[in-house]
Amino acid sequence: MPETLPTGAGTPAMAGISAVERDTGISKDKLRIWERRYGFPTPLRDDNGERVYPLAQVQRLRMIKRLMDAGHRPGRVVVASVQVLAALLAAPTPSAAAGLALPQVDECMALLRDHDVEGLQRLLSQAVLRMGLGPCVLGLIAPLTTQVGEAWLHGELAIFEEHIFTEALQQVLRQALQAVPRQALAERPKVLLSTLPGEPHGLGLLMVEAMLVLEGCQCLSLGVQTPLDELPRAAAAHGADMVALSFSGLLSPGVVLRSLGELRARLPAQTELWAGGSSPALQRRGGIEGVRCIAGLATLASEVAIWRASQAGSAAQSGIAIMAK
Amino acid sequence: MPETLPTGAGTPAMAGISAVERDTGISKDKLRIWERRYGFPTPLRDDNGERVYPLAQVQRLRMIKRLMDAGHRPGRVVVASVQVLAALLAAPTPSAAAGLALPQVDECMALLRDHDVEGLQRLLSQAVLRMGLGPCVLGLIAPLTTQVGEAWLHGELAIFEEHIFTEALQQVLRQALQAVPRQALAERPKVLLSTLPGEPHGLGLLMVEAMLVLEGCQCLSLGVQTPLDELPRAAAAHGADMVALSFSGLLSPGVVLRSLGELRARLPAQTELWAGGSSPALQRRGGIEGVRCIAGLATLASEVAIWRASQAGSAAQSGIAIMAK
DNA sequence: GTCTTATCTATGTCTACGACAAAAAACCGA
DNA sequence: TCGGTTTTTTGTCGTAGACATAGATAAGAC
Repeated sequence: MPETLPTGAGTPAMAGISAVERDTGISKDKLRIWERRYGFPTPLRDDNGERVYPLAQVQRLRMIKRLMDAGHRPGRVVVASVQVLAALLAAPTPSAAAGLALPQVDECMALLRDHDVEGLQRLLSQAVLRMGLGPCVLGLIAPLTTQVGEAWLHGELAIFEEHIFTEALQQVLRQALQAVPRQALAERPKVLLSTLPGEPHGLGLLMVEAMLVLEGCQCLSLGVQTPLDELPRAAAAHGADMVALSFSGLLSPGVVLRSLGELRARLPAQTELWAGGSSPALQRRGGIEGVRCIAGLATLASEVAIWRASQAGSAAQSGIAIMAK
Repeated sequence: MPETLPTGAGTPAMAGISAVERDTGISKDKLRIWERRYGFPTPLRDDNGERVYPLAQVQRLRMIKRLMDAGHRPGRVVVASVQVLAALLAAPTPSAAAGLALPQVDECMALLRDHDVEGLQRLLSQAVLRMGLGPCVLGLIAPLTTQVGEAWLHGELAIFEEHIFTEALQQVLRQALQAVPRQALAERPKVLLSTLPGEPHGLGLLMVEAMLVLEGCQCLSLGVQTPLDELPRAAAAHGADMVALSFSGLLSPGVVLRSLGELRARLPAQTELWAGGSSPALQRRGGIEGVRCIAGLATLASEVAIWRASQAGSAAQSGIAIMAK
């Protein structure tokens, strides 16, 4: 199974199906079935009859993947020519906050494009101090993250540049989080933060943690990709009042819904389950049974207030335990 | 494709092949071929003829996976009974630094087991300040990380506890890194840090960054899982003198070797390629063509010194450019 | 006109098992 | 004890059909 076939001239011009799966994020099964159904890709075969993809096709597959992540359907984009794909990618995204963004957002984008990591980090740190953590997350950091994602979609930003952005922002946010004064007796709710397996984006988690800590919540982040059945155990071990999960849209809506349902079933009834992020699965009308879908970072504060009110209420109702104390 | 079949009593007692792949990390292909070759697992079938795994088998598969990660071969462990598996898992790992570890290592392990996150973080922070960052990484943090890995292997630590450890340590290390005074004109070498796709462990990266920053190097971390072909571009964009990669042993040796070879071919000759970590692939005698394999964190300082000496030498040889300045 | 429900097509994943290459173990001569 | 060769083990890739679900379109009700 030759992963890649060096052509002698340095960079390989071909890639095996495994390498293509790794580089494009399209599963082997899909690559094969597309070939059968849509007539693309059209890999060559090596001596063993195994698929060998020319580099040009891999690049085209990467474009297809990006468009599919943006909501396009395979039947249309897989058969489309490179020109059409490029045109679709260049088409502007219906950005929610197109004109309303702070000027700092563009400044940060410029610094990122210029590979000025220190400048970027400095600007972000200063913004946190000047605006305050909460407003900075809502007004600068969240929109900036969105814009970086879009820039990547349009091919204006390389993956490594996105990685650098993630690192820089992570550093700034963690530092800010550390600096938030915590009362020795932190308030309720105690929140367990994580993402599900297959969801590698952790920036949302940090932003949520920032907003919650500002509300006086106790946060415990498990980082990304915690197995489903670990969450109830972790919640029990730490006496968490709620489990909060972040979704980026990378996970398919079906998986998201099923996972949330299963998790809800395994979690004790009094433990809340919150879900947030840009995944379309969360915007289902009617919501999800037993899961609180958070519309955006800005609503977190009021959601926490609602929870606290409900707790006060239920404590009054079943007040015997409290009163006995 | 029912992911899981709720039995009505809360937690599902069965899981589809997809769920098993997600929960155990064993690919669908392997699950099917093991069934054929070794007679295990023996899933039931649902109405559509699809495999449905009892929970007990999933747990047994998890044990098998852990043993395989620890170096056991499938032919032996897949056919072994649960009792044998448990015995193998309980068997002590030939730990390198069995008796030599600092007492703080055990303290940290105890705090982790007690779910005392704040205490763990406090102890680690204090250790950094008291011992100094370098000695603390070498003497406490690295051995502790190893021990956490082993504890997980033996089933003494849940995955979520390992996640909590990772988060706590990351916080401490990032804070310490931020605090290291950086000269306005940072010295060479400029180092690009990352891991390859499929390698999600980032703690090693942070430890390496700590050691390098203490030596006065400029470090730029891309975080984990940077695609192979992004690294040369990132190195060029930031004028990196070397690319340093961390390997945990999760990636198979073959993939590691091939990837390093390919990366070496794509990188300019004057850009060094360093590889470190616990992957067996790096301990190949004779080393890897054009790749500097770092034996351990402790040797990083001298490796940097060697590089600097070699740079001074080659600068003297082709000294015209320097002299002209 | 807008919302809901049903139908239909598009899409991904599952099934099976043979073939073979790469990795690891075993063997053997130095 | 080491280095090389042979044998066994093990994972991945190949084929193609079946089918369940997701999304889109069409028909109906308010």
